Amino acid sequence: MKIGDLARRTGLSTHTIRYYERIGLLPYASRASSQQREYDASILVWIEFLGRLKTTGMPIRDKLRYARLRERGPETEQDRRILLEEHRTKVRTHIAELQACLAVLDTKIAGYAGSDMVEKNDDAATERRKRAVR
Amino acid sequence: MKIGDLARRTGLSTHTIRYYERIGLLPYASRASSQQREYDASILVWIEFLGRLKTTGMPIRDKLRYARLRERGPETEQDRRILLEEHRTKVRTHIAELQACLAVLDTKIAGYAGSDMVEKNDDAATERRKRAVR
DNA sequence: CCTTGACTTAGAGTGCGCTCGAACTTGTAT
DNA sequence: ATACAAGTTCGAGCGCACTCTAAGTCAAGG
Repeated sequence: MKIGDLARRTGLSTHTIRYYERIGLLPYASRASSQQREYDASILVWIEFLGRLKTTGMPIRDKLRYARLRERGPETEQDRRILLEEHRTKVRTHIAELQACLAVLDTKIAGYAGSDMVEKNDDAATERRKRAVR
Repeated sequence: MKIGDLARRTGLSTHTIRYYERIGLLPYASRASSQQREYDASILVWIEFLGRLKTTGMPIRDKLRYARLRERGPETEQDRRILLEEHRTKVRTHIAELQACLAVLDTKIAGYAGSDMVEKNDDAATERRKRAVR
């Protein structure tokens, strides 16, 4: 598989793939036909996992730590596990925060929803809603 | 309340507060004692709400749109409601994504956890785990 | 009065994560 | 053979959201 195919399959741009290789997130790809990168399907799994880490907000510097451990082989598994466990904790915390904010958003929206008549200001609507909830 | 007090109460830096005013996220503060900004407690509610929007990943440009509507007064309430509803949808989607990633993370960690004996590579552990799940 | 610390402005700098451009080489279809 | 699509490297540039610096002004306690 060449870089363009990989780009199509992963949704990354070829620019990004080269950038990831440059910084060490992707292993140095073998240049099969002198110069051009040649990928085999196994890279897809890794890129997909990188995507998960990205979605969950892991900064590149941490993904890099993970990638380096991975390349050092199986004796780093426990370190990788710890790294992922720490990350999981952060993700859980973040989800909880988001859900709390979502509740606030719901309240705010509910406050606006009832006001087809003109209100003094948005706080008036919000305050009325709060009283209604009590 | 002066800018330093506000900074302490909100967790924002004075730099950030001035920056927010400059770009229009915060209303232009009255300079009470010629030059120095004077805030009253009502600003705290707005800053807290801005924090919620930030936590939930709303970009500044959208917060700005909301802020401008807010300043135009109560006749913009329905527009604000729509804006928040759209944002809420994005937040819900994002939470769902995070939860899906969390499940992947759990699987991966579980795969590592069982491997106190040496594995060939991390995929070996992951693959074994997948078989166990089936 | 004087010090000290908080305030002011305008504008430059930072860190992150890409993203793009230029100039060139390689691979493939006709 | 020729065209042209897709690849290469290197380095510069970008958008976001701050963050900091410089050079100065102001205010409250001793």
